[in-house]
Amino acid sequence: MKDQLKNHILQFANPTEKELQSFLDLFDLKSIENKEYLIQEGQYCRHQYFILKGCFRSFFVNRKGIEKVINFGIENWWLTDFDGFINQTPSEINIQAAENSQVLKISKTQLDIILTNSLELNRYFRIILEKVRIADQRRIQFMYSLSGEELYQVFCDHNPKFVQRIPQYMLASYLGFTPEFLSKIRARKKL
Amino acid sequence: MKDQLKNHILQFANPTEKELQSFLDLFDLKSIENKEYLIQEGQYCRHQYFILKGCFRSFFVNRKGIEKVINFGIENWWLTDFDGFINQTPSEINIQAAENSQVLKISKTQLDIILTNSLELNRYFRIILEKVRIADQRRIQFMYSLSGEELYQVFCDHNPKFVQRIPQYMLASYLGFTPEFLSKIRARKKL
DNA sequence: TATATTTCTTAATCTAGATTAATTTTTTAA
DNA sequence: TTAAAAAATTAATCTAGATTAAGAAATATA
Repeated sequence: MKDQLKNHILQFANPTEKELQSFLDLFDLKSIENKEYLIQEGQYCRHQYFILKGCFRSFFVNRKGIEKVINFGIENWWLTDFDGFINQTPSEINIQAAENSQVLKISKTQLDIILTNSLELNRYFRIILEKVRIADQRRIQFMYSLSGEELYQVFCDHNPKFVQRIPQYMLASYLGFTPEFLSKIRARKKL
Repeated sequence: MKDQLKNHILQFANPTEKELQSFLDLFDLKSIENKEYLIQEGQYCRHQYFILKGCFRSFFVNRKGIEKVINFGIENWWLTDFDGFINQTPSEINIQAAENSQVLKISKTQLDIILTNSLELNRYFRIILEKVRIADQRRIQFMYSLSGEELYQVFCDHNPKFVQRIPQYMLASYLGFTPEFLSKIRARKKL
């Protein structure tokens, strides 16, 4: 099952077979049940995860005690609390499985070692981060220019299959509004 | 003046002196007057810029014809339309000087060549992107959990000097609301 | 120094989406 | 197969912030 990660890497970089293999050897497989946590608020996050199968949401709890979904992660995405992972500070967010899932995990210590030695793996992660940056930027742009109804429409258009996989209240939270309002939108659409 | 970029790189990576020098040689100095454009919507963006001095805003024009500020850039930040630059598609945004400014510019072609050869420069850009990612993530988190008034307060607390440098209507736009509403907030604060 | 342009403020009115609360539907688990 | 828990809906009411429209300050330019 490490082939899935291998293929992902080879899409963006060209490590030698040996380099790649010793990288893959650093990963452990981990299975996570729906609703289990990969990372919890307050903990130190010492690993980065590559999703093989399943779906996750990252969220924080605001002052009113309401869970706000920051992001979703699905197959072939990297997952971690970046802030906590990079700066080794206690996590401010939670990452929870939204389905029964499987991930490959690597420790920060091991990743750091590999990244001092491998050009191609630095390239790989640089390119991944460029893509993440573009996605974040687009999202901010959407948030600032579309109404709730339009955000929902655009999300459904771009992720038709994914919409089926998650409960609506999570999607509402991710889009920045309440589940009640999402219901209202959907009721409007039906007419 | 390339020392400023050199020092920035050395904060995060350890290229050899020779490697670093040949990288720095690829940059041209460019001076930009307040209100001039570095990148305009519809153009192809073939360069990445490092800000030596000054201040920029990136923005797009929404359907109602209103300019929405996506980001600011100041000294020691990298600037480009990432989406257009990476994917070589026409830019959807504008980047405009908000002060008389100076940047170092490098072409995508040259940057790509260097990045196929240098481990340490891949590391440098990877680390920069990690920081950008953390900042974007925090921003999304703030946008979803704070009121307009709180967003303004937090921004002023974290960037007291910068607030002085830009017109209020740009800050209002960046924070996601109208200049009229920012005035209202400021009036409230005074009491 | 005067004039034009850009930026900021104030105030009245309006609306997208929040809040509250009750009800229904779906899913889970015993 | 049924009770309990979780998720979704509906509807009434409320509010943060938008919109519109003037006017006042500040800045730039002649």
